[in-house]
Amino acid sequence: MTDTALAFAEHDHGHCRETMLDELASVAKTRGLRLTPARVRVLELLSEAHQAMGAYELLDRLRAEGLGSQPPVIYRALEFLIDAGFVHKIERLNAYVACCHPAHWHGDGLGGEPGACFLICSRCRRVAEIEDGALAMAIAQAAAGRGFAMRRTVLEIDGICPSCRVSTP
Amino acid sequence: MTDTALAFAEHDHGHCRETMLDELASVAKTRGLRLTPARVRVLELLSEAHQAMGAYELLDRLRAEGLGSQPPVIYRALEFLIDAGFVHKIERLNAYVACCHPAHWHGDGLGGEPGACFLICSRCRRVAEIEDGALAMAIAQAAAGRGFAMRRTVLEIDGICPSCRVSTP
DNA sequence: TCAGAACTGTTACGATATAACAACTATAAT
DNA sequence: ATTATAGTTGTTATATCGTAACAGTTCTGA
Repeated sequence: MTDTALAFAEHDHGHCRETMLDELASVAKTRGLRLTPARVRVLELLSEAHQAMGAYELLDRLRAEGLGSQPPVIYRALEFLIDAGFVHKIERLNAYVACCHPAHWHGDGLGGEPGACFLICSRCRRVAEIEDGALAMAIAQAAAGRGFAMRRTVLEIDGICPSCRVSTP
Repeated sequence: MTDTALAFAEHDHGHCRETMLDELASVAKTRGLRLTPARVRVLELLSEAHQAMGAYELLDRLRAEGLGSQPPVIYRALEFLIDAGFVHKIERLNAYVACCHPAHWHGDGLGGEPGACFLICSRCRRVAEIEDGALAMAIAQAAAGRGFAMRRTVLEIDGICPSCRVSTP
């Protein structure tokens, strides 16, 4: 099953969550980062959702569980998870998603994940992160060919996902 | 001079503005849209800037000229100009830029400009809009190959522009 | 055991954006 | 000319998203 099909189809979110949390623990350990209840819980919520969630939506969940109640709580957790490569921000939506493959981490210590690309379904609101070598290459060349030193790219494609295309007019 | 070089180099902004306003007038005429002082002035400000400007920054200018003082004024003007194809929103910056070539308008009446791509210089804050067939193709194929019906794309590349690369360490 | 770094809790605020509604104005059809 | 309509304006109020700053706590390693 491809990355996209996986993201847009129903599947075992529990499994996603487990894998993700295992990886977070391992990355945190090797990189000397601290896991805290709020951080873990936010990643858990995002891993289960497979949708972009707003910061305040996440904060409401934390609040209900007694893990924090003020905005800085959620923004700090998100910043941590983004820096660690486990969460991406979807700029179009001012919302956040769990990264599908934090293991292939491409970080450079400078805050950039060069090639993340997202397909955003405007019907079901699910978000798929895809990896596409040809696309990454085309982007890199478009920048380099113009003498532009690329640092970070945002590629977000709005549209209708395969599941929604077959299930509705 | 290429699109990029033009956008990142110093040049005659007055000319940009004139051309832009002429095109706006002509498009408005053929499409039955109304030009109002605020709409024209916002496009003028953006055409002269060649930088992304925030909505409230633009609103401050309008206010100083007696063209409006409340947020809806600027958001309505921006919506009009975006729909007409003369302005783009840069999602990463929550800011707005004049479109470099509204003439090649690719509109479909459905609110989408399929292929806009922006190079954003984090040093000088200038924004260049580029057109790149290979890139547009790569994006279209990445989506289509996954059964995803693309509607609108956001491609924003952060980095350092050619001018800034030569002028600073 | 204690110095420094990382983290938490909180208040306050700033920045970005929209809903809703009454009043006005241009347009085009009668 | 007169009116119906769609488009536009002005305004108030509020929603949504995000950060600065600082005092206090906890963790970690020398």
